[in-house]
Amino acid sequence: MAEIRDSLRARIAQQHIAPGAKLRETDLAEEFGVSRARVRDALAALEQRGLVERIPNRGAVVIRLDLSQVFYIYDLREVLEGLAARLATQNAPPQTWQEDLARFRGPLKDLVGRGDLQDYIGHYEALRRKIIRAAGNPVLAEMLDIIFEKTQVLIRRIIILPGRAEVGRQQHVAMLQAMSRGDAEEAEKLRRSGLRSAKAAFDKYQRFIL
Amino acid sequence: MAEIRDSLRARIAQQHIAPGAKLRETDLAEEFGVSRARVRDALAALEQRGLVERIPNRGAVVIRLDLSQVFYIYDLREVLEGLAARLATQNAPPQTWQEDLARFRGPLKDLVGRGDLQDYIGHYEALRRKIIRAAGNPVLAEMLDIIFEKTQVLIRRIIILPGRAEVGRQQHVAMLQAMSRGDAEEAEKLRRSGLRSAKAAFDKYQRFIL
DNA sequence: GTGGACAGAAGTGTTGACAATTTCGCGCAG
DNA sequence: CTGCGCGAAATTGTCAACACTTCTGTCCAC
Repeated sequence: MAEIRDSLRARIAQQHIAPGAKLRETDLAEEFGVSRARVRDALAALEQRGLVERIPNRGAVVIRLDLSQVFYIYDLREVLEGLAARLATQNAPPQTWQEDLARFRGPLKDLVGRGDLQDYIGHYEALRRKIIRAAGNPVLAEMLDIIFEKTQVLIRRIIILPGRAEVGRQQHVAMLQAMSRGDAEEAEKLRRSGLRSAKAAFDKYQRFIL
Repeated sequence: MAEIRDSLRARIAQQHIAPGAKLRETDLAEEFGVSRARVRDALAALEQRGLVERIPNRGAVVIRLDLSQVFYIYDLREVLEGLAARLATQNAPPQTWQEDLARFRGPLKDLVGRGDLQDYIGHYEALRRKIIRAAGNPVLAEMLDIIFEKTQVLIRRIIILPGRAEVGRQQHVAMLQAMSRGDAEEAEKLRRSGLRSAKAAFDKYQRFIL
């Protein structure tokens, strides 16, 4: 069952299945070569995770993010990733962040300068995952997973907004500096203000993103 | 299906079913008068919510909170309920909190003084729900629900710790004052420090609680 | 008396068939 | 030409039976 669920989850998160699309149990059962019951289990799991909505007797449709939901989620990301930054700073030795700081200061600055945002997004997401792992709080990690699945596509669209990548890079440099000197409170504050400015960028350009 | 799931959820949250207890599908199916398939659906939902653990071919057992999980959850409550306090202050008119402030300053002070903690817990949980509702962020509400289900019993045990109720009451008065004057940032800070001290109280008395 | 193999019991995992509900096309009255 | 009702098709909801895994108790060899 986990296989089907994860496969569908990945497809939805990467929008290989469009928001609003209907998921027919029979079709999926045939595609995966299993019985309908197992597909139903997978859909129930995705419903709990908030990736699909199931209407009784009418089937499952992929959740469509509306504007308000995006703001709800950004308010949550602000405090949750702020917490992750604080815990990561407290738990990991300061030199852990040296290499990341160097990368965001040097090579990635060039990358962003050249407009090679695809690669930059890769490094951004890798650092995000590293911080969450270092925070060492599985419940927090689980919650960030859930909201990241819903907005993965959005985050990428915000990063490629004009000027946004460079601003974000500078904010990450500042945060990594705080983390490198073990200042957990400051790291939390900086991560929070970084996400607030990402939210503001979304607000400004929302009509180009949604 | 929702009926079975919610019934089981309530029982687990209130520990009418003990942590570590095995849930036999056949028994539950008979008790609710439905087929095993629907019980299985309900158990799958509870597993996703983190209330039960399912081991392949060996059935479902109610999750047993260990020490580290409690700390994980308190770190999360700190930032999530802090966010709720901030949003509630921003969204609701300041006079919304007047009556709560009066109640926590007057009648509840007497209640706590007399040691009538059962009633106090009721008011405490009512205010908590009111703040979450006023925050108006359903994703946040959902996440707080999930972690509250797991620790409901614990929270009640912390409140009845010696001296804890009065400290908590005073912290709530301070927070409600900030909310009454519309100071959202301060309300968030105060809620966070309140939860930090609750976590410290748990830390100190953990052997009496778990 | 102790340890291991084996068989039966108990419980979970999976499936296919059947029931209930919704959707959609078609005919018909206005 | 449009709106309404009806019935067939499609789709989801439910169930009971079967398959597989794990647990348990008994028997026998040593």
